[in-house]
Amino acid sequence: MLFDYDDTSEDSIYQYAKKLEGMTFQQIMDAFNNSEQKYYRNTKNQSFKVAEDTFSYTVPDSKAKGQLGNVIERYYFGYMPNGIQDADFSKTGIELKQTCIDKKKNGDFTAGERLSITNISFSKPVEEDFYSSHVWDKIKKILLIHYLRDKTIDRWQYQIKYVNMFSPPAEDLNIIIQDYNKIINKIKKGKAHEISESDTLYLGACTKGKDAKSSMIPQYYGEHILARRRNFCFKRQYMDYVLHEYVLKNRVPYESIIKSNNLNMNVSFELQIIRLIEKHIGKTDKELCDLFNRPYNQNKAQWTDITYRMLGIKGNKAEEFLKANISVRSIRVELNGKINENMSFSPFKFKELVKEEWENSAIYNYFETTRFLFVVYQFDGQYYKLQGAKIWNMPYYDLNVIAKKEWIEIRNIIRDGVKFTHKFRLPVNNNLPKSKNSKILHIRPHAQKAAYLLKDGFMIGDIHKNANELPDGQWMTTQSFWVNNTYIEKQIEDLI
DNA sequence: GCATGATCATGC
DNA sequence: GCATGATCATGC
Repeated sequence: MLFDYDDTSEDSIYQYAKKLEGMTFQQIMDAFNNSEQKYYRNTKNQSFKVAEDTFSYTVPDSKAKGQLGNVIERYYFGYMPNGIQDADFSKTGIELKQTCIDKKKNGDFTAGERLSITNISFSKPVEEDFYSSHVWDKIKKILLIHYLRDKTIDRWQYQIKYVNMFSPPAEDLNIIIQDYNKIINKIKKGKAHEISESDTLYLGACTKGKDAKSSMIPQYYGEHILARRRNFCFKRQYMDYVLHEYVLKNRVPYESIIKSNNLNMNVSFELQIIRLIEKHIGKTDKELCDLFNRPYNQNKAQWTDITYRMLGIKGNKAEEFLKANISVRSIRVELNGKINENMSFSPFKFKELVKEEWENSAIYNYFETTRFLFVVYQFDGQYYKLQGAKIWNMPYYDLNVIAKKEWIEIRNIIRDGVKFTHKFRLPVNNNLPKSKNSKILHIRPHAQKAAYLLKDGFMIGDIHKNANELPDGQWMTTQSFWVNNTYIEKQIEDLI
């Protein structure tokens, strides 16, 4: 029967919620419409409460974002969602959170979005004690509902796949608390405007509101500079881990750096990682290969392999790096202090890029949410010698001002038509911004082979494999964003 | 077979 | 010598 649960009993709530598995949002609405229950069940009161005067049921607009968010609370649990920062099921402390699963091309499930937890107030003093914070209230006991998102079908047909009780395990909570402290410390310094989601590991401070212009608020601390509104969230990579570990329970167990080394969680996770690497400063790549019984063959995986060995990991995947979305990058500095290579990122499709605005772009999202472990080696005339390591994320100004400007320029050229010159053989030149004209970003080919199909009839390579179509119908070798070696040099100059 | 990270090679 | 365009290599 609809709304039939005991809101003082955790088990009753869970058992009732569990029946959602397999239902679509449409079916939830249908069940409500076909039932006699036309009032909310307000969890603040003891019993069913008739609230006809405030009750106004309308079919939510299927296109409006976020509308699915209230359906389960209102029409399955029967309570009026409120804006009060209180647990949804206040008598048990349970917080209802729903989130989506996407299906990857290979059929695997992946967490579709970060999980928004609660808003961050910049306009009043911070709560210093994590266990007294709204964040803890909202995450200590989550009724976690996963539905399958499929952008090709109507949202009302999305199906609820899994219902679980979730609380962050102790080992994650240590890192979550460190993240919390990092965020509130930035706020206390009056630096809320410089917060980035990539500042932290599992608990992030994600932006809120449709763009920066419409969602700026003044800060209580410091110079009261306007800052972008933000929410606490579990970062998408962490939600991906939660999905596979606790919901699907099918995760291949990856090695853990902490467990491999019995680390002390009173020291920040980042510092512990760096210390493990710093133990080996001064050793050459050859010495490190010998130390870890790895053949010294200088192939492309060698320096990454060495990094994982220093962290006590046998393979090339570490649990914490997956959960925290840390990308390991080895950087080789030459005798003259320069880095020869630029750093590559994921290829993109031209027609998708031109549809994006900066704030919803793949590249902004990537740098806003990804941290890097830079491991730096310098050539000594014979070998590359370990210089040090640092955890890095792109600073606020670099990302939101410089990279933004450079990205927009690239997008506009692609949108308005790339101009090519060539000699009826490779290479094909184009009028896109070059690395020497940019501070941070440029794009360049990233494919197995060059492939073009141009208006003038020039054609080379397998365009369906190695190229993709431009808005004007020409095809160009698939490109990636690259970060300039000169920019990377500046980020690591303290290590050389 | 592709995603990801890394490096090569030619022309100016 | 360097910038740009092109390509390689590993792991999943």
